[in-house]
Amino acid sequence: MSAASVTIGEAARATGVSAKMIRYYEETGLLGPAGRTAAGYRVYSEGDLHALRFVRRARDLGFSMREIADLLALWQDRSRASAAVKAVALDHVADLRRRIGELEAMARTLEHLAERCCGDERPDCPILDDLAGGPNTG
Amino acid sequence: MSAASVTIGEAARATGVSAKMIRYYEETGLLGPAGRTAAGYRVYSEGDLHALRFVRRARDLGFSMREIADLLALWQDRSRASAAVKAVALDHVADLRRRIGELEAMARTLEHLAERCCGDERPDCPILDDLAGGPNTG
DNA sequence: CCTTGACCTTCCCATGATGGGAAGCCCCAA
DNA sequence: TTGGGGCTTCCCATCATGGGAAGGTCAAGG
Repeated sequence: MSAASVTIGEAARATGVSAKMIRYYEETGLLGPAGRTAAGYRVYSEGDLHALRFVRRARDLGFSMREIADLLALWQDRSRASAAVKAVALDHVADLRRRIGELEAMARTLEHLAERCCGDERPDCPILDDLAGGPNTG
Repeated sequence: MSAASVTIGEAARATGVSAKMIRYYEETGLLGPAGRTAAGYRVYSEGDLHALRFVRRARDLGFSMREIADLLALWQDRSRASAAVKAVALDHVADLRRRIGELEAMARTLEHLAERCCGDERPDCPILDDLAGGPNTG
């Protein structure tokens, strides 16, 4: 029913992907070239919007464009093995967990240092001491 | 004693900051201009190396260059209030915690989806279903 | 003295995903 | 016909980092 062709602005509003990014995805080959009106305006079908929402959701989950390209290919391949999809997802989870670990270590270190910093008008500061001397100082 | 002037390559090895980044820090004003030999080679004193190690440590803790500029200024200001340093540190911790939360949410969502994906040779895949239909599907 | 190789200099380009903005064309409604 | 808003392409910026080219410099060894 609603297979109307919409312009890039309407597609952006309908999918939450900015017009800028829609053009970028096309330019980099993540998405195929959009249809065009006689005047050169891009047009998007309901199927195109579906793909855009797919990309949007994957971005929200932190997948890189490279990974999204893989996921899109799997999505469009009716005979894919779910194992392939799961592998991409779990690789990404491992990456997320690694990054979380790194940020956690930073946060904990800083929290420890901040705890020991009285935080008043005096200049003495274990935080600066650590930065100046590295973790092995003292 | 060891106040020898070293070249940028030696400074890089001594501090763990690449020569590229040392030049970049100078170019952007994070660090003052390095001394130069008659031939135009940059030279670094023991004090310069100390500042480079400070920057390196701060980068390891995830501070942005903007924040590091603030921290360097505080470090060099003998009359700073430790409260100012603590504020910068705690702002950064809050930022780290926010990012950790975002990554955690992504990881948990994907883990839930992956759990429900049998991950065999069959094409049915709740992960793709979620991406295609969004979190409200089903 | 000259060569060789390691090092230094500056300059340009790329990353990944995104936004800003300018110049110019197009379309619809009044 | 005019005005305003939307579309096009093109260029630039972000943030921190690396790669590489073209050319100058320095120290060691023949």
